[in-house]
Amino acid sequence: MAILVRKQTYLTEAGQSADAGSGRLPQTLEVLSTRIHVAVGETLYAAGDVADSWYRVSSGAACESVQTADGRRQILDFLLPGDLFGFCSRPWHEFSVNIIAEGTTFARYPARRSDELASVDAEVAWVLRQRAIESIARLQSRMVLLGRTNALEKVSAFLLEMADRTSIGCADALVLPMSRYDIADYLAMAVETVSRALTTLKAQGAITVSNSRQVLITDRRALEHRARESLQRCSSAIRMAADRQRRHAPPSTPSRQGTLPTSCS
Amino acid sequence: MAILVRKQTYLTEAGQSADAGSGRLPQTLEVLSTRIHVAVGETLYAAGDVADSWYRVSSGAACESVQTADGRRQILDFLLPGDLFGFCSRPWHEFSVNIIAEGTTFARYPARRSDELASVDAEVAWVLRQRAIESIARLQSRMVLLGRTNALEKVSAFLLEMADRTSIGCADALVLPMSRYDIADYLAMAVETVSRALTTLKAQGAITVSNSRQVLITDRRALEHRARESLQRCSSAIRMAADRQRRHAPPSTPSRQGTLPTSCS
DNA sequence: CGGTGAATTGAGGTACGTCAAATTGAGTGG
DNA sequence: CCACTCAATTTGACGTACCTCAATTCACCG
Repeated sequence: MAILVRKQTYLTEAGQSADAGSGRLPQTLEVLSTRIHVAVGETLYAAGDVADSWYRVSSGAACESVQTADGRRQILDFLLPGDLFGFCSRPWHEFSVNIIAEGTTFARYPARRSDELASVDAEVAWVLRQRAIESIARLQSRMVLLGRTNALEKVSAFLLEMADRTSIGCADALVLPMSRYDIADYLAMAVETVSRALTTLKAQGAITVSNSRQVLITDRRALEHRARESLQRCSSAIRMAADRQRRHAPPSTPSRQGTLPTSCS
Repeated sequence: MAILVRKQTYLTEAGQSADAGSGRLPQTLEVLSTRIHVAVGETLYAAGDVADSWYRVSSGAACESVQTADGRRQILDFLLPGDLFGFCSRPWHEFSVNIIAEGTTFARYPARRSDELASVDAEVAWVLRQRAIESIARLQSRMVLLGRTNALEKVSAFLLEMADRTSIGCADALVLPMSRYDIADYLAMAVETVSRALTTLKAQGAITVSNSRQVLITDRRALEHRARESLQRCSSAIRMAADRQRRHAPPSTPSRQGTLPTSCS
């Protein structure tokens, strides 16, 4: 039915040339960059390291993470080809970047010189600003995900996100570059729960798992249904009414809470 | 002991002139701005509204939030005097902004004209970029908070954050502009759980609550101890070792997990 | 074909959510 | 100044989704 991608398919920027928003950087900035290759399991930089550069993923996959005192890890973001990262408001990095896929390479941009360039080249400044704003939007969406959804919704949303970001040709066949542990730490849940959620989705016919790294989305509608944080997009007036409703009578009329939102598509 | 602030103390930018990072914007940008006043309970804008401006909080307090389909709400951020917000990568807002304190006013910056200014004025461009980067750092920290901490840690971290951001003179006496419901939706937990956590902290002598909106931090050390997501700040080498340790033998040596982190200050 | 780590499955515990009731406290009107 | 109201907050009792611990199973590799 769908084209199954070979296991060792490399993720490269060429693979996702389709998306315009996160496309290439201006040539004036590119010329400042240098290539870096880091092996799987190594870290590009660790929390506390001096932050004197930004980076862009050229190929492969990495993740930005922190470790809490009690040994738990939170993955803040998966870094896939095209992603720009490493900005810091302080002179050191707050988080670590670990490589999770074979053949991961980065372009490194010296922060000082790039910043100077941005102060001269308005296009560069604009692109950087846009990228930052996109990051904020993505982070905010993930915040809703972490806070207000259950296991099944998290995993569904995760699969859809990855399908979006790594799509090689067919957007429904995806090769996950990360382990279950990584997924768990990304979604802030236990590995076992991730596994169980995948099993459930499999049982419901929403996905097919061949290789544990190869997932085929067989019923995108079902996933979207589960994942939809279904953010309300209502006019101000109606939103306000809904807010008041909720604020003033939080648990008294649960049925109305369910019907109100649908009334303002 | 500590100066108790009157209940109706207004939060203004003057109150937090101390922090340099989020200080005033360049004058060239300021002149583009217009004043806006919005009443408590109203929304500045709602999700889906056209995004043609940015905003800065001049006084008062607001929050950025979304509502999920099942009626739950997630507050993405509290907006306090000095905060810049409303950037969008798309032409419409993804989230709503609701006013939560009396006398809340904003400065409104037309996006088009401000953007044009930034393309000419390097300082403006730089400041905006910096602000965006700071936002990212804050969001990432909160992500760890939402994902990897329990109720007590969340509330402790919240109190410390608010003490930081609203500090009027004494940094340990804080007046919360938001309700328990707001706090709950910010930390992604139930109101009841927030209340219980506060009660626990009160019982442990970490805080004193006079007015349910007025909190005095009596044992900052204790709060910090609870809140510390205690991000590991180790050198790359040690971080890597720790990662492997964890990855390859996740639950087998729990005692070593506890001791390892402390060995690399 | 055994060895090894990743992934899955199973069983049981718990922190937090939910529902319900009590308490506080700010307004409001007598 | 004191009852009364109504919402916000707190407290209590109980259920459950997810975490933890433990045991297989699976996939890959020499």
